[in-house]
Amino acid sequence: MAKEKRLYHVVSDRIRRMISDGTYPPGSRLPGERELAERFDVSRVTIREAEIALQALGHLSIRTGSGVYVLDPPRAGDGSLPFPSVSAFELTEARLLFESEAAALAARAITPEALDRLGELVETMGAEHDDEASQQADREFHLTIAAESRNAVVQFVIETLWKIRTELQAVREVHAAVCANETAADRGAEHEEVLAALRNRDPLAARRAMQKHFTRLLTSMIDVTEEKAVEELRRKAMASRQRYLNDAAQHRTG
Amino acid sequence: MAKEKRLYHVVSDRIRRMISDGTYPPGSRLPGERELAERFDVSRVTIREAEIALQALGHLSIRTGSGVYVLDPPRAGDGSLPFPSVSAFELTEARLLFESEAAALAARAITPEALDRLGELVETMGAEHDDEASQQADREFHLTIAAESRNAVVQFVIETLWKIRTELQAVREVHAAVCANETAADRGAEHEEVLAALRNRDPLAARRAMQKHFTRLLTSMIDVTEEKAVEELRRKAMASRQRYLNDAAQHRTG
DNA sequence: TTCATCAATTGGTAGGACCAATCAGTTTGC
DNA sequence: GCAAACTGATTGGTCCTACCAATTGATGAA
Repeated sequence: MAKEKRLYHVVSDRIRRMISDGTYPPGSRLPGERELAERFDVSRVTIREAEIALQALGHLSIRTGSGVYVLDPPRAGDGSLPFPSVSAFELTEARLLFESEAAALAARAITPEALDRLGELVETMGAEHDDEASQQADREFHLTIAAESRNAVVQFVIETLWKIRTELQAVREVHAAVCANETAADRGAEHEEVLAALRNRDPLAARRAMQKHFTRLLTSMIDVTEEKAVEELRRKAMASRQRYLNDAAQHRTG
Repeated sequence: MAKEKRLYHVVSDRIRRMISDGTYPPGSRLPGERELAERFDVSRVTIREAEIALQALGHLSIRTGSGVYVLDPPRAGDGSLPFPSVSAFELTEARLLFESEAAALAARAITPEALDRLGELVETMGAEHDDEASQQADREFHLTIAAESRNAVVQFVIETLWKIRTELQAVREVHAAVCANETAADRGAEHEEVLAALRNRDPLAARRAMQKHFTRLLTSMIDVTEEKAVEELRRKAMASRQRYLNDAAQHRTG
């Protein structure tokens, strides 16, 4: 026979078999770790190790305080994204930091063509109330600036952040809520401010304008989000906002 | 933040990151369960659970009596790195921007433990002339600060930049040349300046110190690089440097 | 009924103990 | 001198026991 398998592998196989033979069909809850341990005559640790392995493979769902549940057979091509699990807040905070710097970089050498294009995009965003077109324009606006930073790494990072934004369900939801809540005038004014700074080739102003844009986004999120973690979120957001207001003040008085 | 994750998930993520950022490359053996437990300040059980999950996913190979080994990244369709082809200069410029912001973030809530660790690392870098140990310490220094930003996206981005650094041959060469050229005193002083700012919980000073560190790196690159694209490189570097000197001046006078 | 409260259940983590496989260095036997 | 056998330190594997934390459902008050 095959080489000696570790005990937790054996247990893992037994559980898997009981799932596939219908003893524990998808959706059902299997016995508690303590009971399984006794039934298989192994320690609870071993049961846990087996279940955790099966969870990693997508066969089980372990819920603290509730129990362990059998999932539907995992779909073939899973394609796990390499992105970390993040909150909408973290993502926006990161964009605040990075895109502001990109704007400052872009101001140093942005081309007239890019400036024209940005102008068109701002108009589109102001005119269209169609979510689809407006969001598309918003995206191109930010990515154009990223490209004009003339730094492939900066551009790559910012594009990656946008990719994360579209791939993470939770993040999309929050953003949709925020967009519904904000006035087109606000967005428009902020984008125009960024554009104006770029036209003037003023890195500091460009950074400041972009920071302002994202800072408002962050604060909007506080109003929109109404989950359990609000306190924590609000605390972080306010701290972050305050930090940037202070920075901006120092810039201005400088 | 996302929902509370179980500890073994956190550990699992940390290990996965250390693998992907090059701390433990494929084929290498990672520290024993007992050592990892102590290092992460969790129990051995938790380490085991995390490693077993990663084994199930095909990232690790656990061999009884021998150790735990990192496997080649499981082929997930693409295989090729999504990294853009970049120059050492671009990469360092991006790090200047992003890591400075991360340092500012970290200053707001860095833990005493992290501060202690950073202190040790600075000492290691000062003492060791061994390239291996010193570089390792350098990386951990920067990645620790990234982690202390308490923003998973920021952390993810900076880790990605380090990954790019180790994976791109050309970048590595330039860095090696720069390292050979610089005095240990310079590096040490700069790192200590960053650390001091973090200890004082001073975001602005932290950002400034980190900018100073990377700005020197950028200028060093100019001296070292003597290739065809020097003119362009020099022009960009000088512009970038000037920009940050101006910024710093404005900060100070603010 | 509705909602706050509490206690039992269930998973999560810690720490200590001991077993079993492995491996490097040493000793032994030829 | 060299290979086989031994030895001990190291590392993963398993168990136990105790306690923490999230969940759930029963209980009782409004």
